[in-house]
Amino acid sequence: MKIEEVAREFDLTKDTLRYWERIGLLPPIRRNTSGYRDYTEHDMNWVYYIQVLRKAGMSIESLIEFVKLFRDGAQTREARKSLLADQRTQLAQQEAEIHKTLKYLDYKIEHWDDHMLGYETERLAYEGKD
Amino acid sequence: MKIEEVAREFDLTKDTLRYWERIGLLPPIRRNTSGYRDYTEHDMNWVYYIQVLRKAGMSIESLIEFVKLFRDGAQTREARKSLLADQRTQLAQQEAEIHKTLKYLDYKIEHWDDHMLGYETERLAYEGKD
DNA sequence: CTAAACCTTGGTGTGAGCTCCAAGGCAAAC
DNA sequence: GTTTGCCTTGGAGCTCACACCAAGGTTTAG
Repeated sequence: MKIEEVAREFDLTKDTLRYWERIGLLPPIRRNTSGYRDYTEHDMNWVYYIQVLRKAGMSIESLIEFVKLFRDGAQTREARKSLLADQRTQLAQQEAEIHKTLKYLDYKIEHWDDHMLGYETERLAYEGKD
Repeated sequence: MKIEEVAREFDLTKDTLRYWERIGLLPPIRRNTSGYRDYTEHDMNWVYYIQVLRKAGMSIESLIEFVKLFRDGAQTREARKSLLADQRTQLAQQEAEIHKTLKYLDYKIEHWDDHMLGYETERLAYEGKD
């Protein structure tokens, strides 16, 4: 598949696809005889994966590391699987962070009149358990 | 409180505090007779709020709008309260996005052997209900 | 066969979000 | 009262994550 089609399929620009490949966010894409990128289904899978994880706020740095390890290092089934689990853990931490902030906002809305009381009070609401 | 102390308290740089104020992410801070910023407890509260929401991934743009409305426009209790609720909604959407992605990763780990099957299959796992 | 419509690389531009620096004023310590 | 250190503003510099452009090769449509 040509870059144009991939871009359309995932609603990305061609520039972004080339950029992602350049910085290692995507594996090097195979070229046809004229030097044009030819995306396989497998490549598309990567594009999709990156796109989804980026949308969820995963850092580019982590994703590059993931792609790198996944391709070069972890050759075994289990190693690769555990890399996925690592990604999941990272994301779960982000979710926890957001959840904490939601609790904080709930507190703020609830105890709305105390908004000006002081951030120490608020910090308790933020750090506090559910 | 002086800028240095505030910076230390929240583990931010002085430059960041000034930057945030400049772009409207913080209200204008009162100055003492020598023109130095003098942060009140109320200001600290704002700093804390901004920091927490930023850490959770809330966009600066949204936060600037929030600070602006909160200070200038919405003078009534209820209006201000509903602004907070809006912030909460935005954050809840981010949480939902992450949650969807977690489900996707769970699927990927579970059906790990099909990793190369094709992204359409994966898209179903991502878009699908819990 | 030529023109339009692709593709390539390399380089430059852009906006966000800081970060650092210079020049100069105030303040606390000796 | 001067040195040291903190503060101010204005502006320049920097990194990230693209977006855009130019020059040149290829493929396709007429």
